[in-house]
Amino acid sequence: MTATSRPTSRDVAHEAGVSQSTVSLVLGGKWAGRVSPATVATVQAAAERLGYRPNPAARSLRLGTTRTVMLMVPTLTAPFFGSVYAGAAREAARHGLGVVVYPWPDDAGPADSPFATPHEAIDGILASSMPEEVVERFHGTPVVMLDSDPGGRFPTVNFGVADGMRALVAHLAGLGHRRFGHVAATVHQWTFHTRHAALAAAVAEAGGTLARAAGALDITEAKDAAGRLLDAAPDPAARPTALVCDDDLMAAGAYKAARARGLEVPADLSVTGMDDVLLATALEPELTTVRLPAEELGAEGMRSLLTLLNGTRPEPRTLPGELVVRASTRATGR
Amino acid sequence: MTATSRPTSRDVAHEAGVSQSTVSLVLGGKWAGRVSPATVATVQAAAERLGYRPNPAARSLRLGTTRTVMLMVPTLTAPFFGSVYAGAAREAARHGLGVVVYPWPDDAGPADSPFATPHEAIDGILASSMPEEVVERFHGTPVVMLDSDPGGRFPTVNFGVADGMRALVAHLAGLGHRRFGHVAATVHQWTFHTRHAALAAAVAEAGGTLARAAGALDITEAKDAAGRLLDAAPDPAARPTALVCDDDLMAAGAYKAARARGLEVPADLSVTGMDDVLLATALEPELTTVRLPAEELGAEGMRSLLTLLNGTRPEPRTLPGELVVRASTRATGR
DNA sequence: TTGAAAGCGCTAACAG
DNA sequence: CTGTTAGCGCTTTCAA
Repeated sequence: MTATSRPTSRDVAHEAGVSQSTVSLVLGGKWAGRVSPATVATVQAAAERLGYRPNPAARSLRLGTTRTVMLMVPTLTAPFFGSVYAGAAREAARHGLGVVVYPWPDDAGPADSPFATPHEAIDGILASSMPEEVVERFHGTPVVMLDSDPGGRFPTVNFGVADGMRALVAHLAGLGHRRFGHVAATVHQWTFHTRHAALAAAVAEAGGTLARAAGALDITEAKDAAGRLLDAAPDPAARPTALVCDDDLMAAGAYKAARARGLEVPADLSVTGMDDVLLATALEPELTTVRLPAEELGAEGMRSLLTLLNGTRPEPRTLPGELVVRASTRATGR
Repeated sequence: MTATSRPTSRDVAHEAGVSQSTVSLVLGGKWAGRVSPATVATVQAAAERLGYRPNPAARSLRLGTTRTVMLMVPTLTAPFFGSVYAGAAREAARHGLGVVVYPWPDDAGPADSPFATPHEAIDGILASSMPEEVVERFHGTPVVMLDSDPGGRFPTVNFGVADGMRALVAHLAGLGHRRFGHVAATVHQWTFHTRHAALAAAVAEAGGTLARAAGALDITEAKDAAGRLLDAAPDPAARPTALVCDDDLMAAGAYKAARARGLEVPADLSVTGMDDVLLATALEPELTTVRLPAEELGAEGMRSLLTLLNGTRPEPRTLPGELVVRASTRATGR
């Protein structure tokens, strides 16, 4: 071996005085009944001494497998997807797999198609909150979709967002609210379509009314949308008493709209979010919301992908959300 | 080729009626003056028809290079690091490199020993906000440290956090503040040590006093720390009039401590953060802080790493922060 | 119980 | 201008 480059299994073999294939057997843990314990010890010592690390490229070339899966997310700038990663990576590590994150399309700049750069060689894909088309270009690679339409061609793991919306409305209705406003996100993702439909249904069932205003998933647009809802009724007595926001970030915008009009949350207006990210407890008052277990989504998705990699298509799974009542909701005045 | 597996360059060669090495030359873009244009066209058509993609494992085995660099971050659950990734990935893509993210140690669970997971083969490492020791295990791999002590053995790219602190204190002093409180993070990272030292120096220079309370980097602990600062003085007239927080998240805790005591921000108390993450504009009042360009840190770090990969050690770089005055600071009463 | 050898798909030196 | 060939480091038969 040269002094500069990484030691190979051949170097270890030479150091231990055995053949290279014996080294491979030993370090691969496949020596039971094929190599004497004494030799095993010698080889392990030699590997240790040299600081040997198998070359993953060679291994994957030989095996045709990379023991790496790709997690596709819309962006890494939302902490939610960091949690999804954490769950997926933890579960993957338990099975000796690595996870590479691939934000698409936002983060890496304009149009770097998956094919433009020599992207990772991977055994499977976990795609969170992505349109199905994006993933269809990876022909033949096993895919599990997270937070996506369960009616698609790939196995899915989802949150029970519809139940979450129902729980929110039930909570609010129990507090006496009947006039609801929906601060909606104009984002074409399954989860938002589902939230919208479930909210409408739940409000109808509770005998309430629902006004809707929509904007992009950011604070300013949410503030504007909430403002429109608050200003719509000429008579304050016809104004919504509760604003159901599509996620926690939009709820922050709703807070701002309320304060700008001299309305106090929750005394004059109840506000709810969904997701339960860090922001929910940073706001004041702390936000009533539905906790969506992001880490668990990643972990459960990884389990499904492992099942798929083993050759059986996993059942669709739904992870329940949990209503978290904090300080942004209160009974209506009278 | 079998019907199921990916086509190889040999399949393309067969399809095009040329040798495999010609395919390699053409698809590698190295054919100028060595292969006839007609043959090139034939080969490209065949590759297209077959949907050929070179096998990265084989390529990297042959080349001894992976065209992939690793970004190490403490966690992906803080949106800051998502932005660092975005900047790094964008810059890397311009040079045909990929970036894999490696959160350590938080996210992926317990102690994955170097032998436990076959982690990525990589050409270089970008380590953000990490202790140097963590990175030293990757002997011989080129490293650039981000947001780290510039006195270490590796090249660095940093924020001008000291200047940032000075700008904050100058702004506050200009508003008449003299009694400062420091809501400090008990995190052993270069950036926080630097913030602490710069703040102390700036306050001294402004002729002010500085009380300090510390806690972990979360809202609850920040609230407690800020509360201690606010409660320390028996006489309210001796209380700090401005709370300088180590980052935006801690500022959110300071808001809570203030409100819990009936103090209004900024009328009764000015509060500042640092980083300028999304939270800064979600809070009310919006937070005066220092914008630290996270994406630019990632991009500049990648440029430095590319320089290092080309064989020359890059100069240390410092990216200036920018004071962003919003609504959480105001002149003292009188 | 161990070693020899083949070959994964690719690049590049060299021959023709 | 194009083809032949060696070999990157590894796993896995097969033979000894």
